[in-house]
Amino acid sequence: MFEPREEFHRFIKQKGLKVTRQRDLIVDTFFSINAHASVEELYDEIRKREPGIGFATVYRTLKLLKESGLAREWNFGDGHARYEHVTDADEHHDHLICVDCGAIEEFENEDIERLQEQVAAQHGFQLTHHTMELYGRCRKCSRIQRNGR
Amino acid sequence: MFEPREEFHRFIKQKGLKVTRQRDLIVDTFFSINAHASVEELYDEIRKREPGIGFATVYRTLKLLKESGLAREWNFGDGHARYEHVTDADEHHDHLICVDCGAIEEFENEDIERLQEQVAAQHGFQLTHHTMELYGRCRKCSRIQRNGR
DNA sequence: TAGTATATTGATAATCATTTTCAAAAGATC
DNA sequence: GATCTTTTGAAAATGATTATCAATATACTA
Repeated sequence: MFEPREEFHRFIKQKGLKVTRQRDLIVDTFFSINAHASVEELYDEIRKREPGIGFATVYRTLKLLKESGLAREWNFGDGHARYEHVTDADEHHDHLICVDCGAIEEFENEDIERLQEQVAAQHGFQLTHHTMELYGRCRKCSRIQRNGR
Repeated sequence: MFEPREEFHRFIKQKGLKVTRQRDLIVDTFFSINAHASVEELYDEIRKREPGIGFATVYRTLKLLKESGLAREWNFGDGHARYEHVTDADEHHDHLICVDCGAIEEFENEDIERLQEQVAAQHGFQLTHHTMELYGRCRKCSRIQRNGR
């Protein structure tokens, strides 16, 4: 089983930093909510559990989560960074994003990855990473649109 | 031949707006410099030609260029929007970006596009658009790295 | 081509997400 | 428990972009 809080403690101690009540709360909350939450969404949920927490602390802890490899940051163009849980160091995936409801789905496609490597090679690039976001209307929102609702 | 300034005038008039010296200068400069300039880069070049121009005017004109379809805005994750020339309404391409020198190259790949449609369909999405950025080291920067320079 | 209505400009203030600062409080080590 | 750091929360700062506003320029009309 994957224990984010323990992994985080390992990281924190290895860096000579301190385990705090606030950090634990933020990490626990982060992993308990939707995998692509914005800072605001995360902050709101955290305040429900403990109203006194400052948002600077949330930003600071998210930075540590990124550094530790437990979170990955994405920007899908709405000006709000979103953070995703990383539970397996090797996993890689891209995103489908609904332009109506904002739903985010993940996908992996080996063939596309291969073609991307090919394109890069043709241009003399050595790839380090990539982003691919497919925007459109999700199943639910297409249905609603079709039914005129 | 493609005449950006004329196209822009058509757009401006059709919207009941006014042709101005500043707008002309901005449009001309935009099309005379590199195809993925940031606002700052564009603004610097404009000020060389006419120092008095305010950056608000540059932002405003870029918005009009977008609306008119003559420019496309991209965000490659460095917090500076970049603007690309659109000279053909139908063209579509994605980007290769050098993580060392920032060089940006464009590419098109039909096979990837097809697979993206396929992925979307599998997830019940009707695609509207997408972004794909391949980050890596360009030919020149790979060479420099290999040679230890 | 002057008169007038309206849009535009440049300077500056405002936004908005995120970061930094700093004094008070808390965690770790002995 | 004493002490040395680190952390926290509040508030100010930042950096890119947008809005405000009074002065000016453009376009239309006569």
